[in-house]
Amino acid sequence: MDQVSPGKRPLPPPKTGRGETTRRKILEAAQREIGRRGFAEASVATITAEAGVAQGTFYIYFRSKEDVMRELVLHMGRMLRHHLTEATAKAKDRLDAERLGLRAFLGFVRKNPDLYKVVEESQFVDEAVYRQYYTEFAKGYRIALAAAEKRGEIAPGSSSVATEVRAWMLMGISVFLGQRYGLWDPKAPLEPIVDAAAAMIANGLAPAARPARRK
Amino acid sequence: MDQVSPGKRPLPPPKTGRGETTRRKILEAAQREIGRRGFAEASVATITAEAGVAQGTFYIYFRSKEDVMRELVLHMGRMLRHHLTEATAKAKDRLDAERLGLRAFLGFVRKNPDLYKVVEESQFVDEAVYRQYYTEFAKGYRIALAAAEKRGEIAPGSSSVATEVRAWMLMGISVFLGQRYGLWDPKAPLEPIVDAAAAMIANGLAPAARPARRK
DNA sequence: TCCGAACATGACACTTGATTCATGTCTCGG
DNA sequence: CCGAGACATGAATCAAGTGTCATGTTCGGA
Repeated sequence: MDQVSPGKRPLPPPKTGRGETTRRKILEAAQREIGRRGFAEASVATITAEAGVAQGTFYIYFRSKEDVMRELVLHMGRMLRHHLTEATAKAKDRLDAERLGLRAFLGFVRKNPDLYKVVEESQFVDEAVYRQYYTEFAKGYRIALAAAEKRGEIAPGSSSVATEVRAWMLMGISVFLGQRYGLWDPKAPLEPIVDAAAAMIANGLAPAARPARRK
Repeated sequence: MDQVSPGKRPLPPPKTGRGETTRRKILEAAQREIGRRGFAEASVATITAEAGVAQGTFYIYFRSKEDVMRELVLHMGRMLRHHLTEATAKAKDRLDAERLGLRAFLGFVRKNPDLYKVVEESQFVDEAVYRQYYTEFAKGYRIALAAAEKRGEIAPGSSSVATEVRAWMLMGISVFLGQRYGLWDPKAPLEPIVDAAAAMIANGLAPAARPARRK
C-alpha cells in the first residue's frame, strides 16, 4: 500500500560513500537556498553552486527541485519528532509536556529557520506532503491527548472531534508562536513567552475564580 | 511617512468606469487563478485569459503578478476585518466575541478559499505585506484583549508580552482550524468544532475542578 | 460632435532557468 | 590493480512566461 506515485518516489539512494556525501551536500545546500531565498528564487544552479557541484550532478540524485522539497519535509518531520520526544520525555504530565514541547519547538525553529521555512513553503509546492506532515503530527497529538484525558490530567473532551480540534489548536499555537518569536523575533527571551503560552493552554482565558491546579 | 517603496506602490487607479471594471475583472481572475493553481502556476497569460482581456492589458493596471498579490492581501484584510467586526458586534463579552469571531472566520474561509490561500502564499512572494497583515491583526487583537482584561472579562495577563503572546496564539488557532476545517474539510459541521475550540479558549486544558463561569 | 486622454490589443523580443547528454573520472569488489 | 558500474561535468538544448510596444478603439468633457 505505497501511497507515493512513481513520479514522486525518490530516486534510488547512492551506492558509494562518495555518492552519499554528494547527495547530502546538495540536500543541505537546497535547505539553505530554498529556506533563505524561497523556492522560486532558489534555482538548481544556485543550489549546485552552493553545494560545489555541477548542475548535472543534481539530477543524479533528484528528479527535480520539488523532489528535494519532499525530502526536506520528511527530514524535518523526523528531526522535529525526535527533538520533541526527547524534550518531553521526563514531563510529569500532559500540561508539563505541552510546556516543554512548546519551548523545544521554539528552540528548534530558532536553530533551523531555513528548514522550517521550507516546510511551510512546501504547502505551495506539493500540498500532499505538507498535509501528510501535519496530519501525522495531529494523529500523534490526538493520541497523546486522549491518553491524558483518560488519565485525568486534562479536561475530558466532549467528543472525539473535540480532541482532534484541540490537537489542531495546539499545533496552530506552536506554528504561530514559532513564526512570531522563532523566525521574526529570534532574540526575544523565550521564558516569558513560554510562560504566557503555557498558562493559557493550561487555564484558558477565563477569569481566575478557581482553585489552583493540584500538583 | 509612506513605508511603501516606489516600486511597490500600486499603479495609479483607473480614471474611467471602463477602466475600473477591467481592473476588477483582472483582480478577480487573479484571485481565482492564484488561489487555485498557486502563484507559480498562475501566469499572467492564464489570468488575463480567465479575465477575458489581452495580456498587455494586465500591465496597464499592475506592475507584475506580485503587485496583484499585494493588492489581494490588502483586500482580504479589509474584507475579513469587516466580516469579523460585524460578527462580533453584539458579543456580550470577550469570550463571546472569541467564539463568534472564530465561527465567522471559519465561515469566511469556506466562502473565500481562494482569497485565503492567496494570503497564505503571499508570505513567500512578498513577506513584508504578509507580516504587515498579521501584525496589524495582532495589534487590534492585543488592544481588544487588554481592554477585556481591564474589564475583568478574561484573566489578566501577567505582562504586556503575555497579552501579545495570547493574541498570536488565538490567531494561530484560527488559522489552523481554518486550514483544517475550512479548506481541507469544508463540509464538516462547524458547531461541534467551534464548541470545542471555544471551550478550550475559555477554560484551557486543565481539569475542571472549578466553578462554572458566571454569565 | 469632436478631440485628447484613457484604455485595449496581441504579437514578439528577451530572459531565465530546468533538464539532457556526451564525455570523462572515480570507486571498489574480486 | 583492473574493469564495470557509479558518479561528475558543464555546455547545449528546450520550454515558458514576462513585459514591451506599435497600433487601434473607446470614453467623456467641452
